[in-house]
Amino acid sequence: MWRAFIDVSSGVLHRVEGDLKADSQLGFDDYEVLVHLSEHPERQLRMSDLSERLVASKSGLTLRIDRLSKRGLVRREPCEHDKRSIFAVLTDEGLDTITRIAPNHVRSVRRHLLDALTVADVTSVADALQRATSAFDVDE
Amino acid sequence: MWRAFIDVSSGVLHRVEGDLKADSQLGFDDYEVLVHLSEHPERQLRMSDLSERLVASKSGLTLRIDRLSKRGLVRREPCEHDKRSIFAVLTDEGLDTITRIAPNHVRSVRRHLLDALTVADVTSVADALQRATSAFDVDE
DNA sequence: ACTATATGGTTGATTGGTGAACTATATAGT
DNA sequence: ACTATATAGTTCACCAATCAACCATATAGT
Repeated sequence: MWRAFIDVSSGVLHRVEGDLKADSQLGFDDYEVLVHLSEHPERQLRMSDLSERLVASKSGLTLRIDRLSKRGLVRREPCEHDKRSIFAVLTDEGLDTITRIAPNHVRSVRRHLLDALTVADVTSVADALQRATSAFDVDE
Repeated sequence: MWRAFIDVSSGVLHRVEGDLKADSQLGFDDYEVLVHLSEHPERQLRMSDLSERLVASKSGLTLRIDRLSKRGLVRREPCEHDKRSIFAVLTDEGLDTITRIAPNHVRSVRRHLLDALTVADVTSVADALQRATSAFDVDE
């Protein structure tokens, strides 16, 4: 089962990321940044909050935001209340991009993974994985 | 379900790789090389066969074998029948290493993933993933 | 108020991976 | 037999990630 898990996760992620890059020149992690920002009502998050959600190192996030802001999808904005903090803000162009590519991404996931499974598979796997994630918190 | 899948695979892989590195200074991909070699009766594989199994690029494998042979876990040997090919051979020390760390690795997987699941979970997930992998071949 | 410590973010050195040449050998077409 | 093409592996130039060192600001202890 572990072997299958490895194979599927590396295989599916590889394919899905390929589609994503072909469609938008964005890597998986870049995509995740946009998703998290777009999910937030203000379309902005402090760098450290963002890095926490993404489980990315601080320096990694700095680099990532650099790249994304160079492409105009995100911009930095200082924070009033805590002058150490900086907000990463999703630009209009960033929002356009994410709304354009998200449906393709969903299709891609469906095509590469979900189509191979039955409905029962999906629910049972989802269930099991849910349990696994909640165990992380206990884990430490 | 996709979100849970991402979280689990990145979370579990990260933890397991951490344990592995703490125990043996080996990354996950290095470990995989040793596993594939040790599974082969002759304890050797041609570079290209190996890179195919690992879904790694040729240059990546060259580097990887360089590092592993520097540590004495693997060595290169020319191939008689096809002078272009080179075998990667698992050394005795490499075999010792893999036999030492494999059980720890199994324990690590159990601890970080399997313990959180019921027996039914494991079998159903394994089943589903099996179906997913076999779909890859069709997929192309 | 003043030093000590913690936190937010960037920078820089090092390491690892990738894809395009490149060399050498093998196979196919004529 | 001879050119053309394909394959095995390495090298190189480049990009991305990481970890420690580093400023700036904020919080706590006295």
